Amino acid sequence: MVLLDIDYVTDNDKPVIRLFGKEMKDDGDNHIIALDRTFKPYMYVIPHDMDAALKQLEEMGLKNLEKLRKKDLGIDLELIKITLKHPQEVPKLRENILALTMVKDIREHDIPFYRRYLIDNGLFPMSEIQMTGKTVNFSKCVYSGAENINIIDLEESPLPLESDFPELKILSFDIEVRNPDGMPNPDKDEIIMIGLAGNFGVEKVISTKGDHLEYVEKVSNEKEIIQKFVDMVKKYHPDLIVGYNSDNFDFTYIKQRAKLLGVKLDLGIDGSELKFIRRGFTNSATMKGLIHVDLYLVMRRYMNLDRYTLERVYLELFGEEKFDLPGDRLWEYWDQDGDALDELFRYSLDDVVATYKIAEKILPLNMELTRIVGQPLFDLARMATGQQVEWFLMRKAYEYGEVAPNKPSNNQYSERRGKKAVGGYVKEPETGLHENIVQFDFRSLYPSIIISKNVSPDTLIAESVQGVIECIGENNDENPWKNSECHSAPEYGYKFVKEPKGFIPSVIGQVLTERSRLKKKMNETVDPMEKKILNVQQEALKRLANTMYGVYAYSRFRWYSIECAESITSWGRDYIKKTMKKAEKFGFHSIYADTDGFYATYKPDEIKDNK
DNA sequence: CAGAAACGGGG
DNA sequence: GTGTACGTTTCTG
Repeated sequence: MVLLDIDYVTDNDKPVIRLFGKEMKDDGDNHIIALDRTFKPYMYVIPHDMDAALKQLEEMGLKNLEKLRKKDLGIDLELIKITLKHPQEVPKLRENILALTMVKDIREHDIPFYRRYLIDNGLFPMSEIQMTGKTVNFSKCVYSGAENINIIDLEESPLPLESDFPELKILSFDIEVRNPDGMPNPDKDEIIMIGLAGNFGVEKVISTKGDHLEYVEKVSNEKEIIQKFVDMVKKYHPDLIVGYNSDNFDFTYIKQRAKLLGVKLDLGIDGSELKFIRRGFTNSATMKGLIHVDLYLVMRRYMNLDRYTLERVYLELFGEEKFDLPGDRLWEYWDQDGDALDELFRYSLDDVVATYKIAEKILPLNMELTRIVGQPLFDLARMATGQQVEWFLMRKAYEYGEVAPNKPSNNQYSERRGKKAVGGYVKEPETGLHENIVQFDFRSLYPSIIISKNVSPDTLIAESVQGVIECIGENNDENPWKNSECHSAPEYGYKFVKEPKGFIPSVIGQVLTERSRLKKKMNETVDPMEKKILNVQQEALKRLANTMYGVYAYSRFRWYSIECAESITSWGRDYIKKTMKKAEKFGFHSIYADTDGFYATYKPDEIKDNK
């Protein structure tokens, strides 16, 4: 089946991973919930002294202790893996464990259980997985409410399979409210319309008016609008539901009105209700087995605009204006009936169709990122790009046998926030009209620097941060690096060993190699659909590689290193300036430069060697 | 002037 | 829930 989403529930005090997926059949989709009871939560302990630490942990009553070898930023390390019975024991016990005198540090104690499961089993959402297990009798199952769902009790964890991009059923929705007094107030302002649009032939507006329009589904009151919405979502059974600012507005509003009117929002595949989970200071709307993507959050990351209204984003993506009405006067259109009401219906349909079109355009990239990063689409669509890179690296760390660094403490975080790495070299443009212009730029300058200079926290020579040290050359016995070859960053003098290859340079290397392979394949492919998919895949890898340099200076990054960030930009400035100097020697005159490229003019008869 | 609070999107 | 945005602008004391 295609793995769409994942969570865990507790059954008899034991965690049960639930994998939500579907199998595509000719006569429709076959929905599946697979239960895995075999996976257990764990965390690592770095001991001061192995045997003494084991003794202290045993005295705490901990039983499943295991000695383990891992690497910590490239250095061999012996640590203790503590396996627990329930994920919630980890936050409960970790403070006490850290307080033990023989415990130096704790690691990987803050990884959500389902994410750990995906990483450890090598599973990727939006990809095929192979399962062995038996379908259990529904009546015996503790998860009530679901119908037409196959529940499989797994005998062992599933295996990942190579697979193509899955075809998903996508439904977009949008609500309209009658708000005569400023912003909508869910205590008094009723929902008057809910628009729906999808890739399975649906374009509808549910309302209490407008049955002369063919796309309107008329019901008799607001309660029935919401009930109809719930019924339709269940009937269509989309894999994905998308909205615009739907975390904050549409779902929040529907939830409050539904509560007031007594409608059950049991949109979960297992019969559970729409629920809001806290993410920082804001909430996200979530349903079991139905992936909700709020496109507003996605678009804010994807494009750089002054505003991110639906109208603005739509114009930017499609180059055409969306039919728009003034938000504070929608209630007048509703009350007036006649032509004005028809305009409001048109506006409602236009909004939901625009939302759908944005989804169609932008989801393929996010689906690819989901398949690369390996975390659920719901999470990925709400992650900062730095977080996406981090979870990608968490998986790579597991594969490489590296134990992940901890997240920064509050103190470390505020300390990091005060620091800012100097950026790329910028030469302000010379004003005027120029002719005979040549342009030069480096292809993926920063990723190339990371790889060629081996810039990584695990290759950085700590002594070079404190002061000047020599690698090969200064042969006094005190110098531990006297036999090492290293790269030395301009301006700062931070040094990076040439061997072995650092963790992050290796990963970026892999990403770029994979991207080249896909690009080559794309250019050889004739089939336009295949070409398009390969293009999205290589685009996703490019985005990932390009974000990787920036994350060294991202304050919440586990592999944060201001020294790495500064070294990368200093090499970048060095390269661009040297290249410009060289060009000037040949008679070019540079007129503008920014970070990884520059523009120059030339007088055709003065160029010394124009080969 | 520094630190707190508000803001974004939505109707 | 192995959890707790975010960066920027505006207000307030």
